[in-house]
Amino acid sequence: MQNPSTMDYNFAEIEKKWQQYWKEHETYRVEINRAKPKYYVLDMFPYPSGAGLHVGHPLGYIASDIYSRYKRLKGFNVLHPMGYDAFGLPAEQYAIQTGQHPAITTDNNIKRYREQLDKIGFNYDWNREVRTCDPKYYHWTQWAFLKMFNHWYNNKSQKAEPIEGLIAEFEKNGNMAVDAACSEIDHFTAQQWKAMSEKQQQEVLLAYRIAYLADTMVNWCPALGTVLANDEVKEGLSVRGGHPVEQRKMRQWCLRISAYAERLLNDLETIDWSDSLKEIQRNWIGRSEGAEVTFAVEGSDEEILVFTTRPDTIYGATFMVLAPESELVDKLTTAGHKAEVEKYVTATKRKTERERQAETKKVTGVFTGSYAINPFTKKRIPIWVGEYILAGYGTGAIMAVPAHDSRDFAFAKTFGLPIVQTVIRPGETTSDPSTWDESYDAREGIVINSGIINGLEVEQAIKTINGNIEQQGLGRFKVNYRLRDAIFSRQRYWGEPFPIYYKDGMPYPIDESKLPLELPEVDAFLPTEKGEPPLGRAKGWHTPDGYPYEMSTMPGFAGSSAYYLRYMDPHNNEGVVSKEANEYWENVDLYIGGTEHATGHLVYSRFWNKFLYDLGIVCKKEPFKKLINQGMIQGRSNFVYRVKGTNKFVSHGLKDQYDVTEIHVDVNIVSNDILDIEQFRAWRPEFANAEFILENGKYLCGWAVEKMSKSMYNVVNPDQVIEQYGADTFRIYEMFLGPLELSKPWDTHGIDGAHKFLRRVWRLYHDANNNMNVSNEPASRDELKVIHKTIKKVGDDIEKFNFNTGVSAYMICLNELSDLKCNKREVLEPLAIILAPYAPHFAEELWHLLGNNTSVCDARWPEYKEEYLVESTFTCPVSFNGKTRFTIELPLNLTKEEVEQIVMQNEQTNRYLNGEQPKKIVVVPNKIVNIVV
RNA sequence: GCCCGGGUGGUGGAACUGGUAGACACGCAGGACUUAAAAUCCUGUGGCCAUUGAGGCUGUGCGGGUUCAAGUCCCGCCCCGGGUACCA
Repeated sequence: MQNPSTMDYNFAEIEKKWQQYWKEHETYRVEINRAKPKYYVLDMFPYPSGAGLHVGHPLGYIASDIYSRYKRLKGFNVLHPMGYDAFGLPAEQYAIQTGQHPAITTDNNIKRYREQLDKIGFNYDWNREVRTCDPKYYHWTQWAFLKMFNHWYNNKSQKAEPIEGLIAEFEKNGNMAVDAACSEIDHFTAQQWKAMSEKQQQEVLLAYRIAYLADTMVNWCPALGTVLANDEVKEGLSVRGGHPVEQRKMRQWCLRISAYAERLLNDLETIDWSDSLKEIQRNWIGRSEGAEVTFAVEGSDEEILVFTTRPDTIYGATFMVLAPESELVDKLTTAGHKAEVEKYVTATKRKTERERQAETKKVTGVFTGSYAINPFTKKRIPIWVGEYILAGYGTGAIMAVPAHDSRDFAFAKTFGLPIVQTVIRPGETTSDPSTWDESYDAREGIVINSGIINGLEVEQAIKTINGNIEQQGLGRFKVNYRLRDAIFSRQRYWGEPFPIYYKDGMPYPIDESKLPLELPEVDAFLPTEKGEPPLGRAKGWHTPDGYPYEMSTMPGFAGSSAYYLRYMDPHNNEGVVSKEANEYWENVDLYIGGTEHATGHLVYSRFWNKFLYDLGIVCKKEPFKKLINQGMIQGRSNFVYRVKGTNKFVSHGLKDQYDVTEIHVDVNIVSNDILDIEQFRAWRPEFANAEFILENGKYLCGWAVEKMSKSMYNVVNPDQVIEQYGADTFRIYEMFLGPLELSKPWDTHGIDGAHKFLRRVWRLYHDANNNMNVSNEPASRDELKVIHKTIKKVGDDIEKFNFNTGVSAYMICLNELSDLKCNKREVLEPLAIILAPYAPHFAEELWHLLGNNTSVCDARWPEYKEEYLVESTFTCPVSFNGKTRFTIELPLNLTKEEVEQIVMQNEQTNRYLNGEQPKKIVVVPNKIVNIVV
């Protein structure tokens, strides 16, 4: 469609003009200004993907832009910055495929993003831009890591403290009196500490550091010689190439985020986030109270330590289950069961943790041949291995109580293991558990078959048995968290290098003054032949005196964990943020971003902030005071189906005849669900020789509505939309689509309405020849009522983040002013101001046409006057048995009796009563009348 | 599987703490203007039945319940989306 409106509202010219003006006048530059209250509005910064900005990104950005502009009009000094989360896997993948350096790709992508962002007319202070891949920025990411390396978490003071203090304590008293969040470590005395070699001492300290090394499980792909993200693995095969993937142990950097579990949990109470998001975080942190209990193994010195939240059911523990990764599996498997157990363990290695948990319907497991002794019943109970037990949670082993745990119940049923009831539902009697269809998991009832705790209520029984467990020395009360330490190493190139070198196999920090440690050049972005990460290829990757640097790099969340601090003081080379800047801007007042970050970024950032708080670097305990989750603009994805183990792809209608893997395909090479085969072959090198099984000569793709994301290959860009309709229309349309928090699939239909709206507003200010035509006559009462009603509604809606109904309010305002043929300055001037947050270019143009010569951004939000809004009557619905039949106009503020009298005298009432007496009349003043017949 | 959201006309959605379901738009249909088209403006538009005296029934994913009154609250399901610890 050729733009039809160039004759009147010429958005292309207007938007270009004002974007230029804002740039020249540095309209959006912001500095510390103690004369005004501060307000910090932050967007989750984007990863600059090769696909460019898609229509989903700006949804939140537009909302925050509107909010920032509104706050500024209300007199706040608003910090509203933007930057780029620029390290990441896609740029590296692209580098592997093309040899193009990720820094170049990333830089190009950023340029593209910036152009796209600029076209939308955001009010960012670009002087404060940050990029996580910029050495000047990652200097402070590395710096924070060094601080974590050089601190330990003191459980007594509940904060991070310098490692020097810990060393001093070791020298004085050993570690006996230290209560730290730390890895497993034996007790030692001061003498023993002093007798240790440096290496041994470093090994001990490592167990205490907040950034520490530990063995963790990774997805290892032998064929690619690299570790894969869960995202890159599907059904045990690599998405790239379809090679087998197995679980393997690897020494990795970890952050002791679990030390902060309690604080992360408790401080949720202090922040203004949605209940659902807080709930997600609570579940993620997963605090549970229970007992750690040791079970002896028959004929062995080994013991099995389990964590249970239901120690009251211990008499019903009829078997034990070990995680397949547990070190005890090898030790406890008897010769006769070795082959079977090994086979089982190998098979589970092929599955990701998620797959293991998802497949709870298929119960699998294997007997080790060994028996443990239930410390209370003294019975020998078999020890099994089962993939539903995860090594990373609790102790990696459980006591199974099939009568009162549904997963244990399914396991027992499958393998014919005994089930003993130890709790009866309130008011019921015992029954034979072998006849049950499901276990009784609730923590409610009376304990039976349980020796010393018989007859007690569950909660009482837990207290009693815990006491007994501690008395007998079998274990102790324990608070357990599901939250695991963050694995912080990636065997990748495109990330922050660790400021660490190795001496005698032990990690040492490089000096803070040597930061940043810049990412070196490599000849290829692949692992080395030996299977080392890409940095293994870098020449001279060692300290000046020859000690090798760490070869892993940091993960994506490293750079995004504290970027909100850096915006406060982005050019500071002395520290991450100055005291002055931090004390003025404090923390983020409003943070807008997607829920998909609920358990990743939003947990890491809170942790990072708390750590810096402990060090006295930041003044607030929480980084983000208020958080709004924008819903996703969803995309419509397409799929192709690869026959497993081949490079052959089968059309959607025929896929059920084959064993296939579903793979996302770029929607831009699919039209009407038909795949462009040539473009597909060119899309990625591994598809160059792809073969196809077609139906009716075509390859039909499957489809689904999913989030719009680079990994789903379903991205739609805003550029064409802006080209055709302008940024202001785009902004209004995105807001008009629906509530900010909800997801909705992208559909360009309907944007005409938003565009037409702006054109019609334009015509309020202009005559038929497109000349400005605004009257200085005083406005009528009706006109004033319309504008004041709108000022109030739009303002309220912005404050409540109801941007969609805000747009409706403008449209209603327009319809009413059009009906009144209003062109009064008294109405149109405030209208221009209140439109400015949503349609800044449009409003700026009108504002200047009205004769103002400063930016509309510096205007004041108009005050609405209640006096114009007062209504004297109310249209009262009259309903019979809850069904509305008619309405009557009533004066406001009548008493119930008066209303009832008027309604009962109304002739329509008689018609519906049909001569009968009403049973009851409900009058809710100024709301409704309901007559029951 | 588990955790968190969501489900209202042909479509996006509105409905404040239970009180007129479908605001505002898109689309569609009819009309005005025009040589014609675009643009613009006007009228209608949940479904079914009835009809020019009008109206009636039904309707917010499904099945129950509470209430004078339920899209909204409670119980039990179904479907869709997000997260599930190396996508960001």
